[in-house]
Amino acid sequence: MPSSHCTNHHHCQETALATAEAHCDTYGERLTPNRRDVLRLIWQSHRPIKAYDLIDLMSAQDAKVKPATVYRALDFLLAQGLIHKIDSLSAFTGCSHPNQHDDCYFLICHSCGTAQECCSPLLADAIKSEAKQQDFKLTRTVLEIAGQCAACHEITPHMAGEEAR
Amino acid sequence: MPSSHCTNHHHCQETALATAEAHCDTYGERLTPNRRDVLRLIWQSHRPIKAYDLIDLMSAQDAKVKPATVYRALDFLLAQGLIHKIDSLSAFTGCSHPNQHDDCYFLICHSCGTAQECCSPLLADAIKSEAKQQDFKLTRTVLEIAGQCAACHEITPHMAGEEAR
DNA sequence: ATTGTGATGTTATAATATAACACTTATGAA
DNA sequence: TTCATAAGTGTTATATTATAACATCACAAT
Repeated sequence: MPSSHCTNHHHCQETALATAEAHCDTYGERLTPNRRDVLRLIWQSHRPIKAYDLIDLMSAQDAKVKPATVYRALDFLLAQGLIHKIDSLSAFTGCSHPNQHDDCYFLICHSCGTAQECCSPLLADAIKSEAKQQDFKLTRTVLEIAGQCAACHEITPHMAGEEAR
Repeated sequence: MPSSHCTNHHHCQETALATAEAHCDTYGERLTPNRRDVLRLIWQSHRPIKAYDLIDLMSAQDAKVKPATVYRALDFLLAQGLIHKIDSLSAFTGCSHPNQHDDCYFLICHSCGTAQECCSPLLADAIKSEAKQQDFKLTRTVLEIAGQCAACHEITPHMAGEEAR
C-alpha cells in the first residue's frame, strides 16, 4: 500500500465515527442511528460501496431497509462532507478529513477495488489555475484516477488486466 | 465563451462526422447509420446529452428506438474515442480530437449546461506525476470541473446560483 | 403541553444501463 | 458465386441507481 498524504481507509472506523460525532456536534447536526449505521458500514468496507449494497447489509431477513432510507443518510453524509461519492463508480467512501473536504482526488485500483483518497495542494492549485485561465468559476472538482495501485502491481505485475473480485 | 485550447462544440457537426468517417476508415471500423445518427445528435446538442434524450430524439411516433440500440452505439463511439462520457452528469459529449483522446478535462457550467472539453499537457503531467509519486499505474483519468463559465458569469454575475435550463 | 421542524417509514416510480437470444447483413475465403 | 463467419441490429426482459410524494414520528424550544 503506498504511503498516503492523508489518513486512509485503515484509519479506523471508530476514529471516523468519533470524528463524525464531533463534526456534527460542532455544526449542530444530528448523527442519528440510521446515519451512523450507514457511515459505519461505509467505513467497514475497505473499498467504495454501492448504495444497494448498503441496503442489503442493513436489511435483516425480517426488516428490509428501503432505498430512500439509505439515500437520505447518504445525502446527509455528503452534505456534511463526511463521505465522498465516486462518480465513476456510483459508489461511496468515507472522507478522512471532513474539514478539508475539497481538493481531494482518488486513486482507484481496478485490481483490488480500493479508492485511496489523496490531497495535493499542488495539483489543486494547478487545477484552479487552469480554470482561472479559462475565466471559469470553479465550484467543485471531480478527479478520479483509475489504474493499478502499487500493492497490486508489485504482487501481480503480470496481471495488470485483472479486475476487482 | 472562453477561448479554448481545443476546438470546441462549435466545431461544426459536419466536420465532426467527417472526422469520424475518416477515423473509422483508418481503423477498419464501421460507422453504421445508427452510430452515425447517434453521433450526429450528440454534436447537434451543444451540451452533454443523456442516453434517454437520444432515445427520445431518435424515436418517431411510430418507430420507437430501444435503449440497447442507443447504448450499443454509445459503446462503440466511446471505444473509438469519438465521444466522452461525463460521469458526473451521466451524459455524453463529442470528442473534438479523437486521436488525442486522453489528457482531456471538462469545464461544466451549471448555468448554461455546456461542458467544454479542454486539454492541458501541464495538468496532465501534474496528474501523472502525482500518480507516479504514489507508485500508481494510471490507465484513465476523469477530471470534471463544475462551476460557472465566463460567458455566464459575465452576463449574469448576480445569478451565480442559477441552474441550466 | 404545544407546536413546528427535521427525520423516518412507506409506496411508487423515474432514470440509467445491461443481458440474452433471435435474426440480419456485410465480408471474405473457398 | 456461394457459403461460412463475424459483426451488427431488433426485441424483450430485467438489473441497477435514484428520487418523489405523502403520512407519521420524535425531538427541542417555547
